[in-house]
Amino acid sequence: MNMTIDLDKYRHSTAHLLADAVLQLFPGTKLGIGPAIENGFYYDFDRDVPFSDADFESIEAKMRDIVSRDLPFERQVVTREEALALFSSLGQDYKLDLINNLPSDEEITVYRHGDFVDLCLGPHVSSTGELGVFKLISVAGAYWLGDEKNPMLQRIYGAAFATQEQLDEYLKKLEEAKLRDHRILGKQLELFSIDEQVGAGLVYWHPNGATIKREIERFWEDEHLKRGYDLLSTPHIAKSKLWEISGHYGHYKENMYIFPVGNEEYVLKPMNCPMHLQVYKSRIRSYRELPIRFAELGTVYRRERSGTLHGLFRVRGYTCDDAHIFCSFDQVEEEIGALVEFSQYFVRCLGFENLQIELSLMDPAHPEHYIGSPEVWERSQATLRHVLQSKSLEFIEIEGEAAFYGPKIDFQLIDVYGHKQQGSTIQLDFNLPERFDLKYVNSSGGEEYVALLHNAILGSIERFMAAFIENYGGAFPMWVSPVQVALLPITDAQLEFASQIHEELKDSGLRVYLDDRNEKLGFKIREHSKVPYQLVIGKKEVESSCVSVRHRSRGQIGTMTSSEFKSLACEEVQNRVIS
RNA sequence: GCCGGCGUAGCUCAGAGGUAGAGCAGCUGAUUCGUAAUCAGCAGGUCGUAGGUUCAAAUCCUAUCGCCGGCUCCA
Repeated sequence: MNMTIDLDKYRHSTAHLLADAVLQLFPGTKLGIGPAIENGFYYDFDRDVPFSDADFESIEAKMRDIVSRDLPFERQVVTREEALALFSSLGQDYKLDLINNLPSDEEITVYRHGDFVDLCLGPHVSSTGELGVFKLISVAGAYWLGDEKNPMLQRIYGAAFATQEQLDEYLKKLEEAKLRDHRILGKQLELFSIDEQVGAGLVYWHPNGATIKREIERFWEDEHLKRGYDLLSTPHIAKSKLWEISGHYGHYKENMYIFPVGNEEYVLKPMNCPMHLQVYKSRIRSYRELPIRFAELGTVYRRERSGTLHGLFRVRGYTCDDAHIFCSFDQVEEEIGALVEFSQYFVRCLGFENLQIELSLMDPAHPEHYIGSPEVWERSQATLRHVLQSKSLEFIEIEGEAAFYGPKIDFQLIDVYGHKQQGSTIQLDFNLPERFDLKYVNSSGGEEYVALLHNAILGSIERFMAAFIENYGGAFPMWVSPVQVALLPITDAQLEFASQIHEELKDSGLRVYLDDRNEKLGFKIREHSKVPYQLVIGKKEVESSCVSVRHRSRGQIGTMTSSEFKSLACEEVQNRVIS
């Protein structure tokens, strides 16, 4: 028996329970759809009065009442006419809409329990008595059939599990996740702020957050230089002409910040690609130079819709870690292979082991949505697939997810909420080389179009840092920690010795904080509980010229000289240990 | 952009027509302390912003900005 399918059935049946309860309590409500989802279910309702959290109690009570009546679920096959008649008599317009959109040869089934009837494919549990482990979570707006031109319905989300323990565990996990929320930690640890006075979606990195960001960026630069990339630095604004050539002005205009300067019009860059292409184009390129690998930590600005902003995950100005590789077509496979290795290596070094790899392909039903010939697509997609297979990587293929300009490989990080977060992306581009006329001179002196690869390992440093902060719950790996070592003198009699150690450790490049406040040791330890190492300095330590080393998760490690500690700490930093 | 909820001290929140309150943080003082919260005192707010209703608005209404949960979007 497949547990996943079983649980889906359970959740879907619970959704029916919810709809039944709502109809009993609020007659006249129209039903949308109510599927099983990860961790539970939802059901969409059309009702004039908004549901409030206060309604949840009575709805849940009614649902439990239906459970206790142990009503059997009954499947019934009906003709299209019967179905239309049934739901039209019930005034369920959205169901009529669904029926009318079903393929003509589709068998139509309805499921009943008690007086409740719903258009539904099933399957369901056999009786409402089997249900009962659920909790309504939230209500939110959702467009009918996901189209913003359609009316907006009210969606009630619920959690449902096979056992009460699993439900409790899930609810507990939600609570715990709140404590790791990067927006909360960002404030507590003074990592960053977003000031409504100055603009939504614009991030201010405070000293602590800026330190983490700088360390990650240094690592990023080091690793790119090691792999034969040249680092660029390009302007933040450019005349509209550039964006007309790139095509952004036609397709992406509503997301761009555009402003007049004299008689000219400028654009704040939403992407770095055109800039990098300009550098490529600055002179004739020879096949001998290929592959050329350009990379930049470029700050870009995009006018994202107001409702989509979300902490650091979705902002309007961010650092894009952009790389572009210009190569010949027969170098593509090798370059892609290197990019896949690089991406995986990089995010693993930052503590992300759980990756989901997606290969995004064109939609074969709509070749007209894409540029480039079907043969080129076919060959490129096969190349990407072959790279992943040759590395024995598990991946899923998604048709229709490709960009219009080429197929891509995406790496999804899994965050503490279990949500996927976009990580690395590797994209083939059939569009820009032609638009920008990017060529090189081949070995026989002829001109050829260059192949263009886009690669972003982190995508957005800001977005990545949100996931990074949550992944570590604010207790960062030693090498990125804003404070790596906290010095905790027990009384002010040890201040002088502590200051000496402070200087000594600082000189070796460590980020050290001397807590010289007149507070008790326990208080200081608590305050620095996220700092990797806390050095306790009391009377005994001064007398023996030592420090008592305490690690934030391993507890007391022992007493050692400052130079012994220094080499231990520096080694951990140099090796970029991630624990 | 859309639906719903919410904006009160640096932070977390209480107050629900009668003139603003707690804890933590901060400051001052006392305490000199051995591995996750020492005690006391002081100070701190045009209640997001702008209008309106009212004798009186943090509280009711309107608009606006922002935040939260989703939807949509992410050439």
